[in-house]
Amino acid sequence: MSHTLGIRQAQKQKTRQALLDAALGLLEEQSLSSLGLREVTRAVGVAPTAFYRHFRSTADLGVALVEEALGSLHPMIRTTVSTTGDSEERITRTIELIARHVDGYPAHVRFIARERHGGVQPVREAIREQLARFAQEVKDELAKDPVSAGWTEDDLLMLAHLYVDQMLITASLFLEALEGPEREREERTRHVAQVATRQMRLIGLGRHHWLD
Amino acid sequence: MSHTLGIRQAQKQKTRQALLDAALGLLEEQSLSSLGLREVTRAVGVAPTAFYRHFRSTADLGVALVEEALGSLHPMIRTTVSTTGDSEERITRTIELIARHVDGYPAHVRFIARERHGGVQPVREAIREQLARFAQEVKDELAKDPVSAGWTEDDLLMLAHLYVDQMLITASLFLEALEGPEREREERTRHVAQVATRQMRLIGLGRHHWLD
DNA sequence: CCATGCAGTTAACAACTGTTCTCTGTAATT
DNA sequence: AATTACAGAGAACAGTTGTTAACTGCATGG
Repeated sequence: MSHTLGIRQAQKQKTRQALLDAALGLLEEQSLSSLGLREVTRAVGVAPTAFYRHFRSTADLGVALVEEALGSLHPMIRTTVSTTGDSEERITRTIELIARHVDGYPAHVRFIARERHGGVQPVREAIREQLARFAQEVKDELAKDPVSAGWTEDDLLMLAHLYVDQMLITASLFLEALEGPEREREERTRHVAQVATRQMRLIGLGRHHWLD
Repeated sequence: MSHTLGIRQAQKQKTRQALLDAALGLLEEQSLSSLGLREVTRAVGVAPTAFYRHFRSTADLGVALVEEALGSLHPMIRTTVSTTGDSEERITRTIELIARHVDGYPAHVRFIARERHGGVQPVREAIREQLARFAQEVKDELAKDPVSAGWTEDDLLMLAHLYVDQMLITASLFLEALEGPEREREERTRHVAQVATRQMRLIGLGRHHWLD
C-alpha cells in the first residue's frame, strides 16, 4: 500500500521535518507570533527562501505543528478512557499516561498550551478543532459506560469538555514541574499527580451523583 | 491621606497609562513576545526612547499589565465566593459575574489567558502568583462554609484550584463568544453560561459527597 | 529667583525582518 | 538520452527593530 517515495520527495520531507523541529525548539522561549522564518531557516542551516517551498508563513507552520502535536493522540485518548476497571484505577492510569506523555514530548505540550490562546488566529482555530474532537471522542466513550444511563447528550458533552480541559491543565502543570530545578522535580511531579488525581476523583463523584 | 501629585508626576502617569492602554490594544492580535516597544510608542504618539522612562522592556510592561488586570480583582472574588444563599444561586451569580467582567474588560481577560502560558517568563510568573493568591483566597472562603467541616487543608486548596481554573476557562469561552460574529453572540454566550453552570454544579456535587 | 532634575525629543547605529527575482543542480519524466 | 520540474541558493530590496547619546524645555525644590 505505502508507496516508497523517491529520493526527491524524501529529501523534501526531511527538510520540512527539520523546519518543524527547529521551530518547536525555538518556541520554547517565545510565542509563535514572534517566530521569524529567517530564525527557523538559520537554525536548520538552509536558505531563508527555502522556507516558502514548505510553508506559506510561520502561521502555516504553526498549523502543521498542531497536527503533529495532537493528530496522533486520538487513539491514545480513546483507549485510555475506555479501558475497563474501577474508576479509581482508571484515574491513576490516565494521570500516569499524561505524565509520561509530557515527559516524552514536552515541547509539543508547551506549544499547545501556549498557542491555544496565542496570538495567531489560524493556530488557535486548529487547536480548538482538535480539542473539540477529543471532547467528542471522550463523550462517545463515556456514553458506553453504564454510569451514563439516563444522561443527556448535552450533559455527556459538558462532562467530556470538563475532562479534556482538566487533562490539559494537568499536562501544563507537569510541564512546569519538569522545567523547574532538578532537585524539586520529583517532588513537584508527585505533588501535581496527587492533586490532579483528587480533582479527577471529585469530578467522578459529581458524575456518580449527577442524576440524584 | 492621598497626596495630590504635582503636574509633572501626573503627566508621567498619564503617559504611562497611555502606553499600557496602547499595548493592551495591540495585544489583541499578537502575543507579548512579539510586541515591539516602537510599536507601542508609535500608537501613543510619543518618541521610542520615552518608553524607557517607564519600563525597562516590554516584558516589564507585561508584568505591569498583569497587576492592572488581576490586582484589583481580589476583593471581587472574595465577596462573590463568600456570599450566602444556596449553592445553585451562588453558581448563577458567579457565572454572571464572570460574564459581566469579560464584557467590561475583554482585553484584560484576553491578555491573561494568552500570557498565562505565553513566551515571556516573568509575565508567566506574575500571573502564576496572582492565580495562586486567588486560590488561597477561595480556599479561605470555602473553609468558612459548614460543608467544609472535616476537610483537609490540602483538599480545600485542590478544590479552590479547580474552581479558579474553571473560572478562567469559562472567562476565555465567554471571550470567544464575544469575538465571534454578532448574530451568534447572544446564543453562544447563553450556551457558554449554561455549560459552565452545569460543570460548576457537577463539581459542587462532588464536593458534597467528598467525605462519603 | 535661580539651579537642578527629569520626561520626552531628535538623530543615528548596526542588526534584523519578510519578500522578490534570478539562478543552479539534479531527480524524475518522456 | 533529452527535457522538464522543482528544492534550494544567492543577492538585493525597503522597512523594521532595540539601544545609545546628546539635546531641550519646564516643573520643582532650595
